[in-house]
Amino acid sequence: MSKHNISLKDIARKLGVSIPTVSRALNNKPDIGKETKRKVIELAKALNYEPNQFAINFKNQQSYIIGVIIPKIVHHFFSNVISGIITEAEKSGYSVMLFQSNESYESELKSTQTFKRSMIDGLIISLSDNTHNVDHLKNLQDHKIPVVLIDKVTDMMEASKIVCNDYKGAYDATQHLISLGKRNIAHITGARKPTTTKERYRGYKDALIANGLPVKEGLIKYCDLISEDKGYYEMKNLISQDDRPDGIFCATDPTAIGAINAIKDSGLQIPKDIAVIGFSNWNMAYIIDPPLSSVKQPDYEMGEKASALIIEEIQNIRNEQPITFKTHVMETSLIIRESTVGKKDLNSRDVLNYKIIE
Amino acid sequence: MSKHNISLKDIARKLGVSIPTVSRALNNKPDIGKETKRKVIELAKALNYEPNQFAINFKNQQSYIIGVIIPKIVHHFFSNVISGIITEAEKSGYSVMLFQSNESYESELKSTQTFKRSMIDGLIISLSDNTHNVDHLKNLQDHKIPVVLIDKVTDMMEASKIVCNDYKGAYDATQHLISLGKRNIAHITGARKPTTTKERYRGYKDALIANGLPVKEGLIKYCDLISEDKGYYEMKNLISQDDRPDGIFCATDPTAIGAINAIKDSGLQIPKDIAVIGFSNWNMAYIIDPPLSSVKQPDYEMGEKASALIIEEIQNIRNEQPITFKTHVMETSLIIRESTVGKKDLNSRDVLNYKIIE
DNA sequence: GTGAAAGCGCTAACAT
DNA sequence: ATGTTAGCGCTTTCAC
Repeated sequence: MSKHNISLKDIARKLGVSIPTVSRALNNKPDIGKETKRKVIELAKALNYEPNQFAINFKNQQSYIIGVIIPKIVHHFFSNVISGIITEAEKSGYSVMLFQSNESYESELKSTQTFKRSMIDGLIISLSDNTHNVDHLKNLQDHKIPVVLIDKVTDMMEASKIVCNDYKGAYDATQHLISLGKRNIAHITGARKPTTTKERYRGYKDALIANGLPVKEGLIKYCDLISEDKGYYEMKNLISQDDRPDGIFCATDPTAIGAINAIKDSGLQIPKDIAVIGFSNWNMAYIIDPPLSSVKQPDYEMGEKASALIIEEIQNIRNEQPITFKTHVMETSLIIRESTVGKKDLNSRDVLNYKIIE
Repeated sequence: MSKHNISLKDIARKLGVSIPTVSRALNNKPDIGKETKRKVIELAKALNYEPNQFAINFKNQQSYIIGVIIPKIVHHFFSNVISGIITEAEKSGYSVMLFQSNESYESELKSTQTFKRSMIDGLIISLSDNTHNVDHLKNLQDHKIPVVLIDKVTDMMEASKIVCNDYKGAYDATQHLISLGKRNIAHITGARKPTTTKERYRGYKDALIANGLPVKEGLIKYCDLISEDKGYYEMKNLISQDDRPDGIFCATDPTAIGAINAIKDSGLQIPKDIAVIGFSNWNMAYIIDPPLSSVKQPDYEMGEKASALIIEEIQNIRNEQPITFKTHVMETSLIIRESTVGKKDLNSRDVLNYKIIE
């Protein structure tokens, strides 16, 4: 309708004052006459004045935008992380720009470039499984754009990191199976590269060792692709082995669900013959029959924390304060359902029945 | 490391030429000496020059950012929509800024304000269930920021809209049950407000009518809250009624899953006694036992389309072209699993076994 | 308390 | 083919 958005200049002209005066009035600066201020504010409101943010961002060289790169949005863990990031960012007036790498290094790289166009103030990133080089991230740091790593982190660069205690989560899950009397516990891992996978594997192994149980190579299966199919397949293999396991800890819920189906199809009982526990507590975990015990990650909270951290670093940089990198390790909790303890140890049947052990 | 990012001015000075000359050289403009151009480009590369996007955006009054507001990120349908939006936007060099309304009108309103700070070029929005007023969106349009509505749309404003054919999807689902010989088909709806819910309800009703079946109020249950618990509860009610249904069409998968559990707990057979079909084909649909038949929405494609449309409108506005509003209706497909046809009509047991009917 | 002037980095129009 | 000028909208500095 109006030809152009109205600017300070318009207000100044109509009021017969100068542009800086209008600016001062509208920004609660000192050195402004009470009456002038009133008139300016009044007219601004009447004209529906809105400051041109392009100009302000340009002047401040600041966008109030946080960039986020994650491997996959359609993913229970990550969508919760994002949700936490956005909610926390909004509290401080920051907006979130989202990219997904689809586990591709090239795509991650490209996103980093595109970000430059929007001049993000900081970046939160969960590395793709195929990222073997982090120069693109160091480059951002060199340009005074702070980077916070979340979940899929790396030692190749110095930065603040948010991780959950994958090691302890895996240890607890394995210990849980052992406490139930299981002695021959198998493990299906995730993709080989990510530190998360390695930590879960380490937790599994250490729990066995701590309990004086042998670590058997034959009971450990590698699943680069995280899917029910792969879990089903590997579980079938395990069942057909001479040395059949009596319990299994899967590094992801989807593989655990595949494992459950394989066990059921083989005519074995869960958890009597083989107990199953997964990791991440996907929303499908309690849908499967029997409901799947799992390790819950503090996904949303990790996102919140990452947001708070990046904003802190952004502000420190602006104020020329030194920033110190911190690594935050957040704790998991054990969600116990029927796939490990059976119905007898839980209360009467309910759609959402489980015990939490922190 | 460097005191400041290097600018055209720096290059100009070092080369003893003027700033516009440098600009011309770097932007492939005509009217530039071949040799000068070479030297400029060379130095720019050597100095690692990167244009200041704040300045460019300021000059162009354009951000290359698309705003997206959806009710919930942690949601199978929406996370797929977002994924489609981002992928398509990236192709044209646009970035995506994401907000969630959590089904709150106030939150939606606030996001619209925050967007202004980042000066988005266009907005894609799926309305919250509680949005009863769209002045905030019309306001954007008045500021020449195009708005595209997706999935949760409204008649309160003129804009391009992307919806899926909820009516036909629901009709097909109901017809599917009827074709299986079911005659007393119940329906659990979603929240009352959204047009999507109403369309699904209408599809259900029309399918009954088209087949000469009565529409019975007693078989229709209203579920404002979409949850397994609510589905479980309403299904239990339906089962205890004198007029027990032999099939049920649920407007959402979570309620359908609750319904399945209720039927199983009542000792009835699925699909023999009661067949169940849901809507949206959540990832949990094939996990439940028996696997749930459902109506698949073209979620990712809807996102892609929305992105393409908003970019088209953004560009039309820039070029002072008139924009015409279009409504795109995208078709659903029927995913048939055991909850309606039983095992006999599907191939041998597989984790992911279903038939698709487009 | 207010105005004049300058500048953020870039590009477009005009002049040479 | 290159330089000069001007301006996008805002804020900051310095005079008065």
